[in-house]
Amino acid sequence: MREPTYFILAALREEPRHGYAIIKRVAELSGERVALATGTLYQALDRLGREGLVEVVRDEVVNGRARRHYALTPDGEDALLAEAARMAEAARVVLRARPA
Amino acid sequence: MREPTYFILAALREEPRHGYAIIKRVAELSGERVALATGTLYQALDRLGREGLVEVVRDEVVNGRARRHYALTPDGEDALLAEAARMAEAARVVLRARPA
DNA sequence: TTACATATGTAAGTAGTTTACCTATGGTGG
DNA sequence: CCACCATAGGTAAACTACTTACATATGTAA
Repeated sequence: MREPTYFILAALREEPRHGYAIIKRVAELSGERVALATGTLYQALDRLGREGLVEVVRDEVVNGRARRHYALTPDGEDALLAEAARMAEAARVVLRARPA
Repeated sequence: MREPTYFILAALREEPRHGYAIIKRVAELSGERVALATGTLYQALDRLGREGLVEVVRDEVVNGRARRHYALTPDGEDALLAEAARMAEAARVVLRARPA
C-alpha cells in the first residue's frame, strides 16, 4: 500500500466522505504533504472497491452536483490498521538504531 | 520511497554490505517480511546509485566469487531518516485516532 | 467575465516493484 | 554421482499504483 491509498483509507475511517471531501481531508491528515490528484483518487477508489476495502454508501445531488459517498469496510479498516502497524515498526527499526 | 528501497538503505546504514548480504539483512530487519528478489535489489541499487543515495565502495573476489560492496552516502542517510519520520507520523495519525 | 472552489471522471505515461529467467562456485544429503 | 541449497551477481518482461494531462459542469466572488 502506498501513501495516497493509505491516507484515503484513513480519511474514510473517520466518516464516509465523497471524493472531493477525501482530497481535502487527506491534505489535512498529511500536513498538506499529500495533494491527491483526481486521477489518483478515483482510480484508487475503483480499485479499493473491487478489493472490498471501500464501498459506495450513497449517491446524492447537491446544488445540481452529484456526490458519491464512500465508506470504509471492516476489511478496509483491518488493512489500514495493519499498514499503520507495519509503518510504525519499519520507522522504529531505523529511528531507534544507532548510526554506523 | 517504497518498502524494499527503505530497508535496503536501512541495511546499508549499519555498515557497507554486498548485495547478497543486503538481502539477508533486510529479511532480518523486517522480521522476515521483506524477501528481496535479486531483480528488486540490483535494479534498486542501480537507481539509488544514480540518485546519489548509495555508492560502490569496494569490489573484491572471495573464493572465486565477486563481491561488490555498497555504502550509504550522506544524502542516503538523510533520505532514510526523512522517510522514517514520514512513516512514523503517518502511522501516528491512524493509531492515535479513535475509529468512527 | 474571469477566476477559483466545488464536483466527478478518463487516458496516457512513468516508476518501482514482482516474477521469471540466467550464470557460476562450494558444500551437503541421498 | 547427482540433486539441491547457499552463496554471489545479474537481465528482461510484466504488473501495479501513481502522476500528469485532459475533459466536463455548476456556484460564487472579484
